[in-house]
Amino acid sequence: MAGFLGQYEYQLDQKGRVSLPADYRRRVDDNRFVLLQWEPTHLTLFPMEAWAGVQTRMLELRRNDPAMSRLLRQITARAVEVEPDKQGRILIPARLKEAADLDGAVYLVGALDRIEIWDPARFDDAAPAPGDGSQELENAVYEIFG
Amino acid sequence: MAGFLGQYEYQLDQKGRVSLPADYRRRVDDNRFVLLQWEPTHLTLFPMEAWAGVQTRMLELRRNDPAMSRLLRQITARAVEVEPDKQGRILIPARLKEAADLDGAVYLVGALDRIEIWDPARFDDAAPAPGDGSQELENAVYEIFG
DNA sequence: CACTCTTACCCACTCTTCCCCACAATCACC
DNA sequence: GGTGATTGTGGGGAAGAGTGGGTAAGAGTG
Repeated sequence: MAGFLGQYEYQLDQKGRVSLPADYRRRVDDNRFVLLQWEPTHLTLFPMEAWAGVQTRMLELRRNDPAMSRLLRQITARAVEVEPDKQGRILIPARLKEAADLDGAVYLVGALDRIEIWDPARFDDAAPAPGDGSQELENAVYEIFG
Repeated sequence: MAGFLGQYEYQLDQKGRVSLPADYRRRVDDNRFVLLQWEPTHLTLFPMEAWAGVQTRMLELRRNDPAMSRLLRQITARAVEVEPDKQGRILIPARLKEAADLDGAVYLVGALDRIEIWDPARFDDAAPAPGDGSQELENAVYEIFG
């Protein structure tokens, strides 16, 4: 099965809820996610299945590494486990909403094994038109798609 | 079985749908495709079987490489999983339609393991007459057809 | 215990999307 | 050349999806 794909523009309502695309919901069976911010630009929503791998890598990397341990603590402190309501919406805690500058319209972006939640302005700024990348990256893309 | 071959001119109807050539449909059994834009000139339609390999390479290459991760995010955002309806048509999202400058007539072009969707004018412009390529490319052709 | 604030469930409305039926043209085959 | 199946194209209607808000249950606080 293909992973999460596409870019959807949805509304964040006054209670801080966003719908998940019905297509995404159909792809996960247990309806459990972990929402967190590990990049400054956006939030990331992991299905529980993908989260398991992340968690394993975190436990390994923080072993015997105090600096890494402190960094990961800051990330996990702001992470939440979320579950969509019967209408398929998840609640975004106020802290994370502010951290990612979300309000009003948001993009839900599929990134294969995870879903990203973006402020539309930030996402569009970050978008290189196809063909704008460096030569090195261009070549890598051809390595992927052949 | 030979891969996808040929060039068909079809109509994009007012709802944004295109028929797939019946010949192509017979070549895939599960009727599931991924449609995306990874080259600026056209859209690419991967049968799920071919997509699986692409996705695996994407997951590998983006690990430990933030620049690649950003680039791939923009590509997966412009992708959709599509499934032909009972008439054998797929729906092309408005965003992709505009990105590839599609409207009215389109070409469906077979490229072995994938299908490309082109604006006819762009495709004809991009066509080199046989013999126009560099010497290096000429030689490569002889390596293939020998 | 009473009060407040947050969270979750439910109902209702609107709009899009997708499913299905129908026509027309083409091709294949007797 | 007629006939029937297949294929591309168009459109109507029902189911589903996104959005908003009212109300009840729960957690935290004084």
